[in-house]
Amino acid sequence: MPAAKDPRPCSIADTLALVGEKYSLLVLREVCLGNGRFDQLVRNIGAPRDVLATRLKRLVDVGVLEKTAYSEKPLRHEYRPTPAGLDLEPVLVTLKEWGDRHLNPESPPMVLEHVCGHELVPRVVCSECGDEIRHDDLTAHPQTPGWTVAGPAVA
Amino acid sequence: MPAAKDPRPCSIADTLALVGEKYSLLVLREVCLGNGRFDQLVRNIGAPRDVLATRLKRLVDVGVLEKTAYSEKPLRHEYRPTPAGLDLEPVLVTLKEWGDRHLNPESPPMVLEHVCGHELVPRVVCSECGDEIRHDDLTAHPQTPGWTVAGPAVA
DNA sequence: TCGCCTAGTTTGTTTTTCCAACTCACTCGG
DNA sequence: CCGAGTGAGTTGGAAAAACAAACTAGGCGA
Repeated sequence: MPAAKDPRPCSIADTLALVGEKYSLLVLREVCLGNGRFDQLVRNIGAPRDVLATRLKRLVDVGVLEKTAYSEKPLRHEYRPTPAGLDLEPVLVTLKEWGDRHLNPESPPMVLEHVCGHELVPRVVCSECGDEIRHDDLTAHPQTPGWTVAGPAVA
Repeated sequence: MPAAKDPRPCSIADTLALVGEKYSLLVLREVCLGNGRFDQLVRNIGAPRDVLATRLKRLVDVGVLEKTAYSEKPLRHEYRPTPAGLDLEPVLVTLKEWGDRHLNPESPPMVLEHVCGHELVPRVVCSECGDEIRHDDLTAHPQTPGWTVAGPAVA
């Protein structure tokens, strides 16, 4: 039997196990902005250099970043997002949106311009009906025997 | 003058400062699922009890959770999401989507059913044009003097 | 009264973080 | 050729968190 103390199987937990450590998502932010060099990351994120080195190794290992040479001759590297890393941009964008709304309501520290010409205000919608998702519109169905949920809800 | 070592001002960083610590988003997941009692949280998340107690205090302080009595007479409490907490569901949903795609591609550990009758597959779109956001469709404009970005990008 | 439940708190140990300083390979100016 | 500078990290030691297990405290129910 599965030891009674295992946590709930969950893709959110699985994802956070890869990119949920302190600074990891900020690394991804900078790398998506095009600032993939070690010293840029140190400055722009404000993380200790050793921690950053550890995070970068991990992010490369799990496949969201890759390390590429931008110069031979002094051999120098930079980090870039892989396709899987770019797939995390929606997470960054939704985190940004929440912070813009709840923490910096007067003026966002960064504006994203969408190719359509407008300032990006992201919405998370159901791909089937296109409606914006709302808590009460969701019902959760755990797929693992032994696990239930209490109310209607997300996650 | 602002000490030259401050990190980039950023709503993503601000948001993660509130809910980015280990277990915080998992607490929110459980609470959104309706499992707001302390011992449920311990079991479903697998966090040490003292850490969980610390996180819960913090999440209440920053206003994403509230502690309410579900019974007088044995006085007992449970945690519930505030409106600001529910606003974080898009973050949970996008994290889940990434994990379902990249880590559990054969079968998600949890299925969310949308009120429209379909299994929820969330998309992050531009509220203006409705197009799904793609990295190359974004241009970042920092609003703080002294900060730039390198390439076109997100965050 | 004994034992059990919920909701934590305490204690002592193991990991991480953090910071500053240091390394190493290479280039450039004089 | 020498010394300074840059990029990309390592290293060492102190401080802070995380961890696991045991313990507390109020109320119940039998």
